[in-house]
Amino acid sequence: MTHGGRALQRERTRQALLREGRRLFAARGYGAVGLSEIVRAAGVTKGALYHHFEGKSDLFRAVLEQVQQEVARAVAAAADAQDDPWARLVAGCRAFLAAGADPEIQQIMLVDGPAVLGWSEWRALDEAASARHLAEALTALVEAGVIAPQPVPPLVHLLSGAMNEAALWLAGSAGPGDLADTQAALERMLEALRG
Amino acid sequence: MTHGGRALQRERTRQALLREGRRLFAARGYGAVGLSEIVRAAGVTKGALYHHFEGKSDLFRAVLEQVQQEVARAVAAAADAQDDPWARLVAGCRAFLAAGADPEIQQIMLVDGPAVLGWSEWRALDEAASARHLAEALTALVEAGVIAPQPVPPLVHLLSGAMNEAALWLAGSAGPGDLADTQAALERMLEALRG
DNA sequence: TCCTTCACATACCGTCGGTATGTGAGGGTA
DNA sequence: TACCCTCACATACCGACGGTATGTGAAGGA
Repeated sequence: MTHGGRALQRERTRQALLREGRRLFAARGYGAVGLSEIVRAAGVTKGALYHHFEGKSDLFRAVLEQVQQEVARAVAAAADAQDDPWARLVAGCRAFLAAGADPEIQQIMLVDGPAVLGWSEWRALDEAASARHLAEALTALVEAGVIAPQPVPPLVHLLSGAMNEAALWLAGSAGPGDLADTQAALERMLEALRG
Repeated sequence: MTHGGRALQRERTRQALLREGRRLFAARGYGAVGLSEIVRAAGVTKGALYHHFEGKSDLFRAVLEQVQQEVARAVAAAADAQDDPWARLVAGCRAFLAAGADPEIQQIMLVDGPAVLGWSEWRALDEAASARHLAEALTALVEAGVIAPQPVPPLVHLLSGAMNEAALWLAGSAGPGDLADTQAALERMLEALRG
C-alpha cells in the first residue's frame, strides 16, 4: 500500500468491513448476506475479514455494539438535556422511539440481534448500552419518591419491550399520527407509575 | 408401507416433520439445525420434507403457526373464563405471560420468528393469532367506557411488546418473585388506561 | 390386471462459512 | 542500505448445507 503505516491501514480495513457489513446487514438481513458480498463491498478478501474478526457472527456482533452505542448516546443526550428526573425519563423514552424509527437500527438491533447472538448475549449488550440508563432513571425516580416504591427490573423490561415493539411497528405501518399517539399512550403508562 | 391409506400416511409424515422440526428448532435455534437432522429424527428423507414444504423456512413457518395458535388458544381460554371485560383483559395478559414462560415457545415465537420470516410476516401471523384478541379486548373496553377513548393500535403494540420482552426476561433470569412483580407492574400500567 | 398417481427415496449440485497456507510490503536493526 | 522478521492481508481449498432433479414402488381406481 502506498500511504500510511500498518496501524492506519489496519484501522481503515476494519472500518470498511464494519461499514459495509452494517450497510448490508441492515438492508437485507444477516442471513441473506454472504461474506463474499461483504468483503467485495469493502474492497478486501475473506482473509482480511478473518484477520479482524472471528467469523460472520463476530462481525455482526461488532456492528451491533456500534449500533447499540449510537442509540444509547442519543438517548443519554436527550435525557441529559433535562434537569427534572421525570423529564429525563420521558425525554429518554422519546429519543429511543425516534432512534428506533431508523430501519437500519431495527433490522440489526431488534430483528437479527437476538436470533444471531442468542437472547442472553443480546440482553447483555442491551443492558450495557441502553437498558442500564433506563434502569438508572427509574431507580432515581423511585428513590426520589416520584414513582411508587417497587422492584425496578420488571419495569425496565416491560418498558423497553414496549418501546422496542412500538418502534418496530411505527417504522413498518406508520400512519401519520401514530407516533404521537404512541408517545401519548406510553407517557400515560409512565404516569401510572407515579404515587 | 404396511398400514393405512396414502392420506393417513401422508398426514403421519407431515406431523412427524412438524414435531421433530419444532423440537429441534426450539432446542437449538433455527440456524443451528440442519435439514438432514430434522429428516433423520422424523425417520424420513429430504425428499419427504420438500414434498410437504417449500423449504426449511416454510417448515419453520408451519411450526410457528402451530405455536402461535396454541398460545392464542390458551390466552383466549383464560379470557373467556371471565365475564367482566376488564377481568378478561387481565386474565388474558396473565395467560400470555404464563405461556411465554416456555422456552420452546420463546425461541420459536420471539427469537427466531422475526429473523427467519421477516418482521412484517411475523407481525401478520401474530396479528392473526394473538394480537387480534388483545385488540378486540381493548376496543371493547374503550367502547364500554372503561378505559379512556384513545387509538387502540398503539396500545396493542406497546402492551404486546411489553409482554413479549417480559416473558423472555422471566424465563431467562427468573428470580422467584419476578413473575409476580412483573404481573403487578403490568396491571398497574393497565390501570393507567382507565378513566 | 393394468396403469396412473402419489408419496416419498436417491443422487446430485452450487454456494456458503470457515480454514490452511502463501506473500509482499512495512519497518526496526546493524 | 542491506537484512530480515513481522504482520496484514490474499489465495486456495474444504466440508456441509439448502435446494433440485430424477428414480421407484406401493396404493387404488378402471
